[in-house]
Amino acid sequence: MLNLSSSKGEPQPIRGSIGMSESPPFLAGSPRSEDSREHKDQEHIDASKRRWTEQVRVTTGMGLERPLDDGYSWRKYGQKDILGSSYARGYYRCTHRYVQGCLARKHVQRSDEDPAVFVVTYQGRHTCTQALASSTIPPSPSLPERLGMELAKQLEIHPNLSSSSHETREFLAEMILGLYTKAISMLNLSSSVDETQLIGGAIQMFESLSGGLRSEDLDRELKDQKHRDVHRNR
DNA sequence: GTCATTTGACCCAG
DNA sequence: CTGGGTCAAATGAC
Repeated sequence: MLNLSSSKGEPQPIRGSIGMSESPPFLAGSPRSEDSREHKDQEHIDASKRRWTEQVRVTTGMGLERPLDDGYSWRKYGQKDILGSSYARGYYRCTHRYVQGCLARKHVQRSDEDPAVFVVTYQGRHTCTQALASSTIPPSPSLPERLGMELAKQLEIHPNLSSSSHETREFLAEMILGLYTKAISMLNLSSSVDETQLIGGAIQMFESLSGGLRSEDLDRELKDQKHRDVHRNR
């Protein structure tokens, strides 16, 4: 999931470490609807000029991609061929510019080396009511997040089960969550799978592992494993 | 009708 | 001059 395109080529700007108090991406509304795209982390932030760029990868596979819906409504006002780039750059401004004086703008440039990646450069931040609305509505939790919530709930309800200690169950929960999270991200399951069923399956696995079998043995095994890990880390 | 996109013309910094 | 950014008329979608 991590930087695919940034590992090759261009020098990596230092991740914003200072002077980001005004950086819009964190405060601006986050996208809600989950479709076939995947956010990459910020690439570059120029706090003084209030410009920042973001890379968005479209993971549809074969399907033709429309450039990203980031939760705001934009209106295209221009397009330019850019020197040395095989894709044109599109220019957008906030739809509510003249109604509400919202000065947000962005341009979108499809990456040359990886056509599935769009480099979006934002300029100015939204002041329109849509921005306020979307920033107060928290984004719906992602699939891994919801799975984590469900597992935590199970832990709360039954701190221990069938002589399986709380510690063991906690460990199992973390492990299952980790596995599922990885699987979800690697296989891009979030859009194609029945999420309720997936979460249900994970809970069931969790319960049967922590409640079912020879939990005393499991407890002992985990304890031993922990000891070994501690020793390895020295 | 309204509102969005397309696209060549135009502006201007370097 | 060139290239990037914007404007605005024409066109399209609803």
